[in-house]
Amino acid sequence: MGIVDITGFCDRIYLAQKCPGANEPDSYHSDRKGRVHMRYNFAKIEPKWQKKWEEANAFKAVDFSEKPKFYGLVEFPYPSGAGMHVGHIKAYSSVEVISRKRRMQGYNVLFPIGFDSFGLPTENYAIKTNTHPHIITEKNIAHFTDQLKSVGFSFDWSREFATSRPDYYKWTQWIFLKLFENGLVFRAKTLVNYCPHCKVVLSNEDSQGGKCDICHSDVVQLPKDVWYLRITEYADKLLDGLDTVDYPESVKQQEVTWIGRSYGAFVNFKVAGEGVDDTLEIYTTRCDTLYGATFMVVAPEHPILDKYKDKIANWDAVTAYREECAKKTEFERTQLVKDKTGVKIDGICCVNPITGKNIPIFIADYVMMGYGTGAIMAVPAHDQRDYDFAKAFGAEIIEVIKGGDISKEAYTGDGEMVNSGILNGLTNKKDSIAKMLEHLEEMGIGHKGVQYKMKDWAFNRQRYWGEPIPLIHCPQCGTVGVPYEDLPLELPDVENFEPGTDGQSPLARIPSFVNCTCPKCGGPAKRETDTMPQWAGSSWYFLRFADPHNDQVFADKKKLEYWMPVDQYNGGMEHVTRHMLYSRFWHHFLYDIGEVNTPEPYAKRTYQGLVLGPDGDKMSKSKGNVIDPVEIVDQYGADTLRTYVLFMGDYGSAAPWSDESVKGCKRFLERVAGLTDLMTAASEDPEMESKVHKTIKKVGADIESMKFNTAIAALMTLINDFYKAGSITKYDLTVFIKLLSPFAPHLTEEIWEEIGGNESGEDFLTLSAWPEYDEAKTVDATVTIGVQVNGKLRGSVKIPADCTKEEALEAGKADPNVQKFLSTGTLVKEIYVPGKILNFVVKG
RNA sequence: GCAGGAGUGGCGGAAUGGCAGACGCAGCAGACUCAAAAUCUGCCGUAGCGAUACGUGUGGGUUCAAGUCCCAUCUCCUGCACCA
Repeated sequence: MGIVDITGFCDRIYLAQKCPGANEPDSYHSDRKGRVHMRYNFAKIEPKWQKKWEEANAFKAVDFSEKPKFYGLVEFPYPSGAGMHVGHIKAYSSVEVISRKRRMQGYNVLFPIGFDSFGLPTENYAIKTNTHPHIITEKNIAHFTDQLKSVGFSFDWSREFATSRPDYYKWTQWIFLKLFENGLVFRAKTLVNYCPHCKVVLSNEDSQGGKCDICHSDVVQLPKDVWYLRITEYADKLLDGLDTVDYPESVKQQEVTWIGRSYGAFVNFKVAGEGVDDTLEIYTTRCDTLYGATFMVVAPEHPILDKYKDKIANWDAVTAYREECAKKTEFERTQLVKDKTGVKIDGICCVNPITGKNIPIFIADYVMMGYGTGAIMAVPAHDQRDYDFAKAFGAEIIEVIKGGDISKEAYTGDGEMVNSGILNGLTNKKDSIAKMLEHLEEMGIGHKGVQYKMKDWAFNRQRYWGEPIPLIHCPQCGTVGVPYEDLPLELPDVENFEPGTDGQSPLARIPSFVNCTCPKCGGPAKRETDTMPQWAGSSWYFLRFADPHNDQVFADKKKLEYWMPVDQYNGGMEHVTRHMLYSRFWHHFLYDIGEVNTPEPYAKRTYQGLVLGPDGDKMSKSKGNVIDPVEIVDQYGADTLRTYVLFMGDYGSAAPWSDESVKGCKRFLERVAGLTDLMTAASEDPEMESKVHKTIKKVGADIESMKFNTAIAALMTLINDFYKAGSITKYDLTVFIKLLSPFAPHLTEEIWEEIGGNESGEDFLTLSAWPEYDEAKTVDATVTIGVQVNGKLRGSVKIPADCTKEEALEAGKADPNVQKFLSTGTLVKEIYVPGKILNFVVKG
């Protein structure tokens, strides 16, 4: 970093011949004055400071410290064999920078890291290589740890854990048992999402868009007996809780849409037919259109069909249609919105309870068994799907809301009720729904209801590498939880990790695991052999960081009270309707049973945009556009990588990788390294002082609002000013490296050491005090403002910031070019906005 | 279809209603070099020698002043989607 006087030895090739090691990163180059600088040697200084920080426990979070606490969290990684992705770097760098700034601001910071280490990719790799997943996992964790450390993230490594280790999953099982005890675990045989490739049952969240979340193959619907977690019980709390947290609007919206709460009514329709005395319950959000209900539609899987098999005259046609539907994948059934199909049922029909008319029942796949009751009343005049169906099948269309043209399409807007008996004349949707509801309740055939699109969480997986579900099936006592004192229920060793072709977990093949005694009656019993899904361990991991080594409780309550909630949680948009909902659900539950002190786990959520490949496409191995962060660290250094991922664009937006721009950031850091050459004992220039104070203000504010790109840009502007001035005071240099320290901690630490910054007693720059700015010094005494005539810029004037309007106007008018345009007509208006603009309005 | 977001130079992107294009990349010219690289200096929206005109997806509007506010419209991204 300093100047080495070997003028003339400036040629790299020459040096390569003469001097060993000249092509190493610490070789020399000359500037135009013939001075030779030692190159910015990141390869040497980065490991040096990483080691010093580690030895000093610089980033250790202190339980119960007097300082204000800051809990910054990033989504802990899945330790895949591929190692770190640049996406990890971008995702972690934001909270990293904020955490480092917080420490400098005097906070007690918890910025932890761990590993989400159960899951299918590891298991599949284990099968392929015939290696135990435990071995692979621990190897990958070691690899990941080295990689993360090489980037210099200021994690508190003393709190590291992995979800696949028994001392952790003991508590995952513990929470599961609590859920079980509280009636939130149940078993049901329903249609479930099943991935034929991975051979597992998937939750709704794991099969978004009809694709398996892990292998992306088409998901099929199969009737299966599975364990569910009753997340729908928490739907309202998950929705209402969103009002109390600081999440981006888009995140809240996605969760709201996914939960999909709708208010409506359940209505019972009498089923008519020879010797039939029954009702069919439907769900509707528009019970006020009941007069317009001209037919009924039930889902192909609806049980009423089998129940009246004997009465249905065209049973063959019904069966054929049902088989056709069963063959379709979820994707075909929902994504390819084509013409309506269906079959009219002969032999039974329904009675419209308010008109008394007999109306036909159809079976059609546009009605889903999984939502509402699997049956609807069709109001073709005011629902486009029902309308399309009615047109295709020749059903009657009765208008009950005025305002549209039902000869062309369904009218879904508001309007006056017609053909609707008691509702006629009402014009307000709310009133007509209320009145109809009241009427239905009086008749005893309907009541208010709420429905959610979100389904209960299918929770068991027929695979090896997950937490064993701690339940025991006893022929006498039914399903019994494993006693708490027997936790952890450890994963037994097996020879063969392959899932059984019969849809059974590999654990089912181990008699010593399966056979046990019932904890209740002591009789022979069998263990549940399925494991928990990938998302179980991550649903509470942020709590464990408060107290990661406790073997008495999942985390000490006092410590939880001290650290929780998470102050900022950064992660990907892809987790909003999976991990975020699951973990909020568990946390709300733990709050309800008094285990945690806040209902919501995360006070603030932020997200990062994707890092795209250099070609602008999403990075993927198959496209060959993947950037390996480790290579970037080797080639340019961790500080460059860290700075670049935050400088590349708006943090929340996707941006393509650019090798050239990486070099630009490297160049910036090289210029930073060269600042020590400019150090003078000269006194502070007031103009420069103002620039420095403005930069302190801007960098601080930009970091707070996650505008890292403009924070770095402000530092680049300032360094350009230093170079233009040709000198820098030690004070300014110290301020500069402090502001840059969260982004490029190694280089700035090195400079601080070089200029003797730690004389004041702090051990590290990264733990020294964050610079303060003087508001008065950020305000300029004189300002240059634009002068407009009729809104067009015609000149600019330099005036005192506090001058009067008259003085400003006079100065503006003095500009010759302005005068030229003023003379084209008569001056009718003069506008002066101090510090901003002068505008003369001329008519002529 | 519904919800959320975005359209600004060759590129990534800046702009509390107040000088559009900060900062970076690429590019061009110059300095240094036998030369190249690196580094340094300057230029860099379009048209024009210039004054100037035109420029933030498109069309309107509000305003002394609009990338920013309002209305309409197109396109793209993300999520949900025959949800009754």
